[in-house]
Amino acid sequence: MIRIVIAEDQHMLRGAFASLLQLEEDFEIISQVSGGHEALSMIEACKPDICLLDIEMPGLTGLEVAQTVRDRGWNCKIMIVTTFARPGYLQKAMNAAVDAYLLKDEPIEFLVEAIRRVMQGKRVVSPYLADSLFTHEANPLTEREQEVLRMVSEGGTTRHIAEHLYLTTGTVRNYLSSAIQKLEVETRHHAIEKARDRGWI
Amino acid sequence: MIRIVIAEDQHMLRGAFASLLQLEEDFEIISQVSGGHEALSMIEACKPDICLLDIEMPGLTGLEVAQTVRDRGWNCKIMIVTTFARPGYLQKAMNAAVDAYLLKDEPIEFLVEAIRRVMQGKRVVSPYLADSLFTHEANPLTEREQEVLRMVSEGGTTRHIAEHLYLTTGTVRNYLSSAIQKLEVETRHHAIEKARDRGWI
DNA sequence: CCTTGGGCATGACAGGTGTCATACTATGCT
DNA sequence: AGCATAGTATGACACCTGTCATGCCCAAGG
Repeated sequence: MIRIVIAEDQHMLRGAFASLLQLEEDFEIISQVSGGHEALSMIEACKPDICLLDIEMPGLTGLEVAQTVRDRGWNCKIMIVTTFARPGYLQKAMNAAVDAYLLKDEPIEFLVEAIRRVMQGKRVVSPYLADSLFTHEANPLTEREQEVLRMVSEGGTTRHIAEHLYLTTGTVRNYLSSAIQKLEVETRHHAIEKARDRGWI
Repeated sequence: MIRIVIAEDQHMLRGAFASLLQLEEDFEIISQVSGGHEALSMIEACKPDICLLDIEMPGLTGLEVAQTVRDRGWNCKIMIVTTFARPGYLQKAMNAAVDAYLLKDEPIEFLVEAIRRVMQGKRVVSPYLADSLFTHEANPLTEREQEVLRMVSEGGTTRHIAEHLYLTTGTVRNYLSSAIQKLEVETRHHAIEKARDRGWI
C-alpha cells in the first residue's frame, strides 16, 4: 500500500486528486491539507510514503516544505505538482532533491504513473521542463544588485534602501539601473519579475 | 442523461473533472477542450445541456464564450468555474446571465450538486460570493478617467495618450492622478489593477 | 611594475510621475 | 437670477527614475 499525503490549497483540485488516486487499489490517501505547515505536521505524524506538494500555498511554500523534510532527514518521497514552469522554482526543487516536479498542465494519468515511478526510486520531471534542467544560465547580478533588487521587491523605497545600506539614493538607483540593463528590461519592476523567475534573487 | 462539455486550460484539472463527473451515472462528458474557441465550436456542434467554463483560457475567455452563447440564443446552461473571486468577473458573468459561478476553492462535491441544481433551472453562486452580488459599488471614475486608465493599461505612454486625445500631457497626468486618489492607491499601475478587479474599466 | 577589468560609489542630467491651484463650462437647485 | 457641484482642461511644482561620465579600489595577467 502506497500511503500518500496531498498538500494543495485549491480545494476542488485537492479533492479531485484525492478521489482519483483513491481509485487506484494500491494507493491510500491518508491526509489532505491546504497549507505548508499542516503538510509538515502530517508528514511528521503519519510518515507517508509520498507527499504531493503544491508550491504556492498559504504559510510555507511547497519548496520550503521539501527543504525542511530533507533537512530533517525524513524518509518521504516528495513530489512537487505546480502550475509554474519557472526555472527558479525547478532549480530550488532540484536543490532540495525532490523526487518529482510535475506541471498541472500534464494529463492526470501522468501523475498516477509518476507516483509509481517515484516509488521505484526513479525521478520524474515534466517532459516540457527536461531541457531547462541543463540550461541553467548563471546569475549575472552582483551581490549589491541582488541586495537592492530584493529590497525593492519587498516594498522598500529608494530612499529607505539608501539609508539602510548607508549609500546615497543615486548609488541605489545606479545598481537598479545596472540590473535593469543586465536583465534587458525597462523598469525595476520588470527586473524583479525576471530575476524572480530565474531564481536570481 | 445530462450531457456536459468541459472547457478548462489546466490539463490535470480538466481530466480530473471529467473522470469524476463521468462516475455519476446520469452525467455524460461529451467533450473536453482547453480554449474558448474550441468551446464555442463544441457547443454549436454537440448541443450539450451544460458547459463548464474556466475564465482565463487561451483565445476567448469563459466570460466571452458565455456572452456569445447568450447572444446567439443557444439553449445551453453555462457554469463558470474559476479561481477568481473578482467582483468585476462576477458582474460580467451575471450580465451574461450565466447559470452558475463557482470558485475552484469549493469542495468538489459542490460542483456535482451545483450541476444538478442548474439542471433544475436554479442558479448557483459560491456562498463566499453571495454577498458581493448585492454590494456592487458604483464606478467612481469619470468617462475621461476610465478612458485614460484603459489606454495606459494597454501600454500607451502619457505622451502617446495625450496626442491621441488632443490633450496636453499635463491633463492626462491629471486624470490619472484623480483616478489614483479615487481608488485610494499610490501609482497608476495599482489603479489599473484595482479598477480591473472591480470591473470599472 | 603597469595595465586591464570588474565591482563599488557618486552626482549631474533628462525625462517621467503625482499633486496642486486655477479656470471654464454645464447642470441642477433655491 | 444666484449659487453650488461636478466634469473638463491647463501649467507650475516637487519628487522619482533611469542613464551616464567619472573616480576609486582591488585582483589577475603581461
